[in-house]
Amino acid sequence: MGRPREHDTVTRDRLLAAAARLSADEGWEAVSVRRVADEAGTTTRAVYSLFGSKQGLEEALHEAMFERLGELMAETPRSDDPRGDLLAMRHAYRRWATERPERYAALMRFTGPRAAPRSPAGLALARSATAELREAIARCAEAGQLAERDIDALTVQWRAVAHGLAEFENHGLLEDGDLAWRRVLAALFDGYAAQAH
Amino acid sequence: MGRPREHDTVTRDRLLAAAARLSADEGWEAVSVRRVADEAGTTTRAVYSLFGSKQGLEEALHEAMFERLGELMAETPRSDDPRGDLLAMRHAYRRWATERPERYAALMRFTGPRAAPRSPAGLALARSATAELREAIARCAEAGQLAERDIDALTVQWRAVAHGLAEFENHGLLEDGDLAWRRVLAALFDGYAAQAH
DNA sequence: AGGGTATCGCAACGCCGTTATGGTACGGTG
DNA sequence: CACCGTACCATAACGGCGTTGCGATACCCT
Repeated sequence: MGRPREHDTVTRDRLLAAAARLSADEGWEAVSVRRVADEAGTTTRAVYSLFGSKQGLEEALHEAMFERLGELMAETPRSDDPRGDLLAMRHAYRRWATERPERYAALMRFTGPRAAPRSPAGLALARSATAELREAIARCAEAGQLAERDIDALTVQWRAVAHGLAEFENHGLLEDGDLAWRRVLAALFDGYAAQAH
Repeated sequence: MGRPREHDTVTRDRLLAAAARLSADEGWEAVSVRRVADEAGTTTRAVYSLFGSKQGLEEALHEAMFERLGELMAETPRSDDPRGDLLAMRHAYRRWATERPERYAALMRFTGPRAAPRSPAGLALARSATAELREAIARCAEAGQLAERDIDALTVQWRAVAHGLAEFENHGLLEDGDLAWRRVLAALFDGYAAQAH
């Protein structure tokens, strides 16, 4: 039946690597299909054969980002102290957002009403990455340490707060990043706990 | 000594209005110098005479945004309850961020290490807009309702949290926006207050 | 061994931001 | 009032962008 798609992924990987490096070094606005193709030693046509469009290439980069978040989330230890676990998760999110600031900022532009429809694989990755966070929050709630009953709402709120901290840190607005993350998330948790009884 | 710069601002205003409308209706990526000039009934050269570049035009839009934030902040009432005042300020920030989502998101891209140097006027506007927030936090601290002594750090943290909520709401990730803003900022404040003694 | 398809080089299209050139309209000065 | 210097902006062009039609090639599957 002809040549299968997964003959070899060397060109695909080189295009991805070139795009990631250009994006990290000079920002996404410096990433053009021509430059990516040149750096990968091929032509623009390869991008359109392999990814469909420049946006397709960017989505592939985003999927790699979500995989990385899953890795970092899985690395955080799980103890019998749900409050400590929830607070510890900030390290995973913070590291994820700050180790590739350019890519992190680009992720948000793809989410929302005017955004392009995300691929099913990307959606599944994003969902599974937040599953562990949701579980940690649920364990806190079961331990009676949270006033709020809506676990999904709490998960989204945690993510929103972390996102704000991440963007501020990436933009150099946080004087002491580690301290700000600790203080804000601890205060948020303590505030929810204070309403519990 | 010849024709002064402020002869009339009609072309300038029309360009600004066209750019704002295009950005709101179809997103900033749909805003091209040609389209803006066409909609304003002039040519691209006018943009470069009046604003220097497309980025200059965007900065003018940002200055209008900061003016609007100042307006909204000034509208929030000031009572003798510092906690209530601080919580009430969320309405100003929330309205500001959500009434022009496209422009709000663009603002962040201009702030940061790789961003273009902002105009002095824009900087002053941004600074004065946060002054009232800082003052409200200082009054809370004076009333002994906050554990933290570093008012500037608290101001930045408040802004970071508000920013995260704003972006999540603009991207349709908050099921009940009003509730999330209230819950998160109240919990944050309560958490800080709980550490006070 | 051969057919069929995924891959990708080449050249082109229409759009973009930007600018060199020049014409025009207007406020200030004599 | 004449006129001059300057701000404003119309025209046309340049290089770069994302994208695509066409053709050649390399490779898996039967």
